Parts: sequence; structure tokens; C-alpha cells
Amino acid sequence: MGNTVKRFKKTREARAQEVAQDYVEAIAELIEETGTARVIDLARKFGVSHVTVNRTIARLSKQDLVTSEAYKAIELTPRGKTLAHTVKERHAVVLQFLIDMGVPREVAVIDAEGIEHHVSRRTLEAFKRFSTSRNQLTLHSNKE
Amino acid sequence: MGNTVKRFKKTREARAQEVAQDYVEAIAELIEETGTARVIDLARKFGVSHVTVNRTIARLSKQDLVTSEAYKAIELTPRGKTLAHTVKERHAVVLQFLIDMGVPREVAVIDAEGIEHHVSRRTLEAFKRFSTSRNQLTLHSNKE
DNA sequence: CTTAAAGTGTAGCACAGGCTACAATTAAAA
DNA sequence: TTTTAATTGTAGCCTGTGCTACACTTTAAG
Repeated sequence: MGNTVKRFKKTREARAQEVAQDYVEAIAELIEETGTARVIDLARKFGVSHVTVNRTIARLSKQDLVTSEAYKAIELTPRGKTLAHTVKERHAVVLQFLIDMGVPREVAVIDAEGIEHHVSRRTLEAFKRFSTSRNQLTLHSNKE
Repeated sequence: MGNTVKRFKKTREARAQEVAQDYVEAIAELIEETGTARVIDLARKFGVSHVTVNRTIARLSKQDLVTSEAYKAIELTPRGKTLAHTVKERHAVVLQFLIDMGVPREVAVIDAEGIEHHVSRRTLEAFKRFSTSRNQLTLHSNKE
């Protein structure tokens, strides 16, 4: 299999996991902020109908990322919690990185959402290095 | 409509254009390198069946990005050419940026493929600034 | 407690993007 | 030129992710 093929296959596979990642992250946030994560909350957050959320939750449930009983709030499984934590951290790194690069915050927030899912470990490390060194510099020149 | 909703809608819309962008870029490359872009070439490049390529080409044709006659090679419309050019340039900027950030080339190639579609104008500019200043620095210390 | 509103679930549709299997066409070999 | 191989096209299937419409359950107001 050619390298280009591998590259595009990887990109497609990553895409298949994006929704799952967005959902567990959102669910974790909702639970943290409001105590529960309901279908309607997710529907509002993502701007989709509750039907779409429902089916996605069913799929996540099959993947052992969430548990859900009819008419009950959604819970994260241990696997779901772990994933949510990883995703949250990565999201924060990417967002901070873009901001540190000089991208206006509102733009950075949008771009981070799309970019985060495609950032490998190595690239994430590079982003962290950049933010860290930039922040150390400002320690000496700026108390922000 | 909430900001979060807008953000996710934007991400979804961007996603819908990714395939189109990948295809016109690949078609432009094939034409440049081999003279023609055929269905089978694209199928091999993306690692999908020729059927998938066929239907995608039909969709791109509706969007006035390519022209295709049965059993003939695929051509880009003026719109398609313009898009291909934009995408190619952005891809190059993102790839170079990742490499300049210290990401190993093989990893950068994969990540760039996923990231490029989510990079806004502002972020692209930030990437360019970084690569430019880094390259100017190496001019003085390294002839690479 | 009863009723209205909010939330949830399900049926059924659309489209994108995967596939296999088979038919048709074009290009290459004999 | 005929036959074979490669390429392209079409039918029909699957899954993911979107929707509306309608039914059911839970929650909140009266």
C-alpha cells in the first residue's frame, strides 16, 4: 500500500473518531458544569437535532464510551472519562498554541476545534514546546 | 444561535469541503505530473474503489469544479483550478510550518493532510510568519 | 392532581462516502 | 484483427450523520 494511500486512510480513520471525541468532551463538560448531561444539552451544544444526538449516543454506547438508559441522563464509562480527559488536554494545548502564535482568540477557538483531531503526539509536543518557551519569555518581560 | 453552535457548524461545513479540496488538488497534481487525471489514478491515490471516485467526481461536476465525460480523463474547470491552487499553497504552508516546528517529516506529512482543511486565513498567516522568521534565522547560522 | 410544557424515543427520509458484483468500453497484446 | 486486459460505468448494499413528524415520558405549572 502506497504512502499516500496510508496517509489518506489515516485521515479518514481519524475523522471517524472526531465525533466520539467531541461528544465525550462535551458530556464531561456538561457534567462538570451542570451536574448532568442530557440529550437536549448536547443537541443545543452541537446545533443538531435531539435525534442526531440520540443515535450518536447509541453508537458511543456500543463503543463503551457512555452509558444511557431511556429518559435518563448520559454517563461516561471509565473509558469515556479517560478519552474525555485526553481530548480536553489536547484541545487546551492547541488553543493556547494558536493564541500564542498570534491568532485572534475568536478565530483560534474555531480553528482549534477542527485542528485538534488531526494533531499527532509529535505535533502536540511541538506545540507545547512553543507555548512553554513563549510563556517563559513573557515571564521576564510581562507579568500577564 | 450560540457561539458554540456556530463553531461546530463551521467545523462541519469545512468537513464537507475537504473531499472536494483533496480531489481538485490531486487532479491538478496528476495532470501536472502525468498529463491526465483518470478515475483509477484517483482511486489509487486515495485508496478507495473506483466507484467511490466516480460518484465523488459526479458531485464535483455538479459543483462546477471538474468536467468529465464517460470514459474520458477528468479536467478541472476554471473554478477547480483556482481552488486547486489555493489548496496546494495552503498545504505547502502547513507542511513547512510543521517541519519548522520540529515535527518529523513523515509525521508532518500525515498531520498536514488533516490540519490544512481547518486552518483559517489568520492562522495560515501566523504559520507563514513563523516559517519566514525561522528561515531568516537559519540564513545566518546554517546554509541548509 | 391534572394538565401543559419540555424532553426523549422511534419511524422513515436524504445525502455522502464506503463497498462488491457485474456490464460496457477502451487500450494493449497476440 | 481478434482477443485479452485494464479501465470505467451502474446497480444495489451498508454506515454515519443530518432532518421532520409523531408518540411517549417526565417535569413543572395550575
